[in-house]
Amino acid sequence: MPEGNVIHHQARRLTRAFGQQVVEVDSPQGRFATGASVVNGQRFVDAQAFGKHLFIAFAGPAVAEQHAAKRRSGDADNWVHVHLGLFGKWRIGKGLPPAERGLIRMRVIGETHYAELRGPTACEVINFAERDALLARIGPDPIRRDADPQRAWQRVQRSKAPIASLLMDQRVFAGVGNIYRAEVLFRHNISPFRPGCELTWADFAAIWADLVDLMRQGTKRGRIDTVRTEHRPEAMGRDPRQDRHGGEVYVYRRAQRECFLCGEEIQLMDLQGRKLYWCPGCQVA
DNA sequence: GCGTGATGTTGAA
DNA sequence: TCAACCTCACGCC
Repeated sequence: MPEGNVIHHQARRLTRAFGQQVVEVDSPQGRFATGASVVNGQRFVDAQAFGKHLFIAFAGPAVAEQHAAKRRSGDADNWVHVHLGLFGKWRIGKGLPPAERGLIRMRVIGETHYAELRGPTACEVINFAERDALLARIGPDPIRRDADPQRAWQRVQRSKAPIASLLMDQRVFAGVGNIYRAEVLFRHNISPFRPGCELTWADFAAIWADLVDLMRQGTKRGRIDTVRTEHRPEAMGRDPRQDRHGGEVYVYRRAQRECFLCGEEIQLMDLQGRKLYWCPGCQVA
């Protein structure tokens, strides 16, 4: 159930575990058997995340011989594209994989580690053109150094859709999910219902910069914390065990509880099939 | 043990 | 707008 920070975190772990190794790939569950047979025995170059999409670059013998000196993602022959959807999970461990538990779509075995993938929405072998087409479909990802926020700003500025919808739209902001959208709007006192075209450049720039900070921090920690130091439980005298969902948050999954800052009741509604949380006291317009 | 819901996306109606 | 997909943890018997 990951937002972009988790995918980037996993990409780093996978690269650390398998980078540049010849690996064994199979599909115990069988649904990725054909794809697995394509990359089995190839070199796992690296894993990279773009928003919530993960691409594992594989290089076959031809590339290995021609470009022995070059060891970058661009040298790959093919990629395994993985999207976890709502339920997908990676398990990465040392040594040999345990006796199979549950349905494993894809399994990677390297020199020192193994990885098991369960329940992804997408797990497929794609070529350069298909990867390009996929990347063209998604917006800039605040976690990536090569992201161009102007692309997101152009869309926000021209849209009458509420900013809460735009933040979840992967064509606008890649990698943002339900927690970051709720929390970043709270942190900037912006109503989730304000149309994109009514955001100023300053509003947008502040949101973007904050997403960069929060999501990069979330990548390092592998979890989401959005509460500022001065509002943390220790600083405000709250019970630190209350209202936690992995990390510390202001509004996500806090419906009907009191806002830490203004005391109003956190609201919840369904917006396009996803739960939207906000504080009516702090996020007025 | 059972039912529910979850940090998501797609494609048909 | 809605159902379908896929898995697992958690709350409530």
